[in-house]
Amino acid sequence: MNHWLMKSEPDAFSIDDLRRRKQEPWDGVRNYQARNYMRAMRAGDKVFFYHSNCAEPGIAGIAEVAVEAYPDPSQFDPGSKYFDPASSRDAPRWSLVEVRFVRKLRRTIALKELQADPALAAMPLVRKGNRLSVMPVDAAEWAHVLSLE
DNA sequence: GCCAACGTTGGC
DNA sequence: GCCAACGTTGGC
Repeated sequence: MNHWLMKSEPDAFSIDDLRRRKQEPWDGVRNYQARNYMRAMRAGDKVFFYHSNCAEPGIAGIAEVAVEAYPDPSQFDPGSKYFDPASSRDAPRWSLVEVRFVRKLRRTIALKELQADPALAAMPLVRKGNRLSVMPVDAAEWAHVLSLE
C-alpha cells in the first residue's frame, strides 16, 4: 500500500468539508505528473490532506482512496472552469480519484514544522518552488509525520 | 497583494 | 526543437 499527499485550498474545500461530505471526487487536477500519481493510486491507499494557500498551511487530516482513477467529468463540461476543449470522451486527458474521510489530525502539522524537520527533507512538499498538488509520501515519512501529531 | 518558481503554449 | 510569453501555484 502506498501513501500520498494531496493539497487543497481550505477556502475551497477543507478537511472539515470532507468530513461533512464523507467522500468526494478530486476533480480539477490539470497537471500531468499529479494526474499520473492519481492513476497509480489503489483503493485503500492513505492520503495526507494538506491545506494550501491559507493562513496556516500544513497537514490537517487523513483520507483514503475510495474509488480508483476514472475520467474527470469536468473536462467535458463547457460550463466548468476545469473544461478542457483539447480533451475528448474517446481519449480523456484528465483523471480523478474519489477520496473518503478518515480522520482529522489532533492538530494541523504546519508546513513550517515539516520544513524544519531533517527527517522530512526529501519530501517534495518542503522543497522550494514545488507546486505539485498530488505527490507520493514514503512509508518512513508517513510514520514520522504521524509521530509529530 | 507580491512575486518566485514552474508548467504549458505556440511562433519560428 | 528552442525558447519567450503567459498563466498558475502557493508561501509569505
